[in-house]
Amino acid sequence: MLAHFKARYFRPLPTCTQCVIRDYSPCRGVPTALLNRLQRLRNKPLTLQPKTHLYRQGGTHGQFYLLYDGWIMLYKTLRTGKRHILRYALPGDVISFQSDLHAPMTHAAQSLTPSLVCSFSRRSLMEIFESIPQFTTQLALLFAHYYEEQTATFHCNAQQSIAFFFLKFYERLKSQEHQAETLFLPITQEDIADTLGLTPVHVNRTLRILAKQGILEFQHQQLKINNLSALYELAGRPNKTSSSFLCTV
Amino acid sequence: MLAHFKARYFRPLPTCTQCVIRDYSPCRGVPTALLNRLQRLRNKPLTLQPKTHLYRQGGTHGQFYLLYDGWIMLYKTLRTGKRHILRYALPGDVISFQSDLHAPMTHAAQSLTPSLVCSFSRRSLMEIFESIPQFTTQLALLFAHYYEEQTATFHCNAQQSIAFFFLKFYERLKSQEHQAETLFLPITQEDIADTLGLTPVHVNRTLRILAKQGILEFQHQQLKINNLSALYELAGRPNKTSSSFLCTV
DNA sequence: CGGGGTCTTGAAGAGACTCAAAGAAAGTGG
DNA sequence: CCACTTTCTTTGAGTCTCTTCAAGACCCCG
Repeated sequence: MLAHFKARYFRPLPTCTQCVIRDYSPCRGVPTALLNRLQRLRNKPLTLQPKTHLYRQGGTHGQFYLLYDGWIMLYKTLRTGKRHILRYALPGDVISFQSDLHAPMTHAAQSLTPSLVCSFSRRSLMEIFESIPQFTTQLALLFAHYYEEQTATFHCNAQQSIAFFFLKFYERLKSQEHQAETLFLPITQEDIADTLGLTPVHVNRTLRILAKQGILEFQHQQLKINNLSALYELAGRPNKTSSSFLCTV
Repeated sequence: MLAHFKARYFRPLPTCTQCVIRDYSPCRGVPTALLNRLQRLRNKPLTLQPKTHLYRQGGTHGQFYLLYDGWIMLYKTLRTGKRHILRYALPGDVISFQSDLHAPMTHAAQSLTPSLVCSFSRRSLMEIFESIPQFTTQLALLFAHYYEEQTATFHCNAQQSIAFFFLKFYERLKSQEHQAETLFLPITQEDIADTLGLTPVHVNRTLRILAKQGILEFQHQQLKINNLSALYELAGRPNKTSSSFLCTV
């Protein structure tokens, strides 16, 4: 299965147009000439088996990653032992950037599928920051977006949170899988619970309600949306079809 | 009262050392020569009376602000009519930066005290992004910090959330008010509720419990911390005295 | 065929919410 | 300076969402 990924081993970095989920990539809007410079700074790409840690919480490694292919989950283990899933990285996403670059990692990164990542040394990252302002600007916009998104399920109940959760994946993946009858999400109900701060039991009950209401079904890692406008309504988002949300400067 | 602020009218922009709450400022780590360039790009500073809107949700103005003096609250009105307070800007903070610079403002900004802000046009902001990479890098780190902070009260109960809420102010203000018997916070219990997603009634009950436990008292906009280590414990943070959390690149 | 991970369902309990009302503090105008 | 209004705080009683604990069903994989 990894052969598929190894075939891409020597390909260039994903550019704005190559990268499937490009709305979330700091490479968005960076001119090709500068992307080529970015490419020269990268280390040897890494292939990851599913359920493999790219790095662990508390570790110090000073690497910076761009996800080329696959799904990678970023999560944090709380002092109570509970797991908080921060976000799911898809191709084009940036991984391991945190507010204190010199501190130990505040979270861990684990692959959900076979994955391919490019790493950069800290020195390379500094050089990128200095010499590719478009990249840095997009990174700031990207984290502003993560911040805004994190506040979106404020004061929502379980149904609304779960609706919002699935809708995000729908919007990130719909451009890719064209006749999107069903979407593949390599996650479990427990993952959903740990992302939204609910219990697996309550996620399960809520999913059953959503299915009975004819809004969506999520079984065997397949998401099937049966009533998109009801889903938008529940998530409290305008059902507009504009594709991008991060601005190009 | 505004005379005090008008006296500062023609002073230079706050630099890293001048600015009281410098950990949160994107000016942190920016060389003086570049700060001077920043200063030449700013528009005429604005003074704000308390409870005045700097901008409103849905407005389009294309300005970018640095807070020079005072308290400014950033909040968002949800479709249910409820208010969600995103954060409290203190001197040095950046205001109005959002993930889509061309879209209408996703939130509003309102002063809590008399305030002084410097504004920049969008064109100036673009020039800053291009020419002062240290500023852009700090901005990215800053929003990474906001993002991390937003996830900090994940799966916490009201006591823990409120403990964390006050602790943040304590850490931001302690360097300023030296013999910090009490800290001045120009907010109400309802503001706390709208920040944490609780009801004012429940915030009140929780504050009473915290007071009875001898941890803290918050009355007449005065915060008095009676047991700091218990507060750290409750908030789930290590009680280390290291002063800064944003790294200098 | 057996076992671990995942999903499903029930019953009881805790934390936070709603509604309601009164008391305290702060601001306003005569 | 006092009466009045407004805002903020406090307290009680009942309700609801979500959690906890527990047990069984399903399903994939070795």
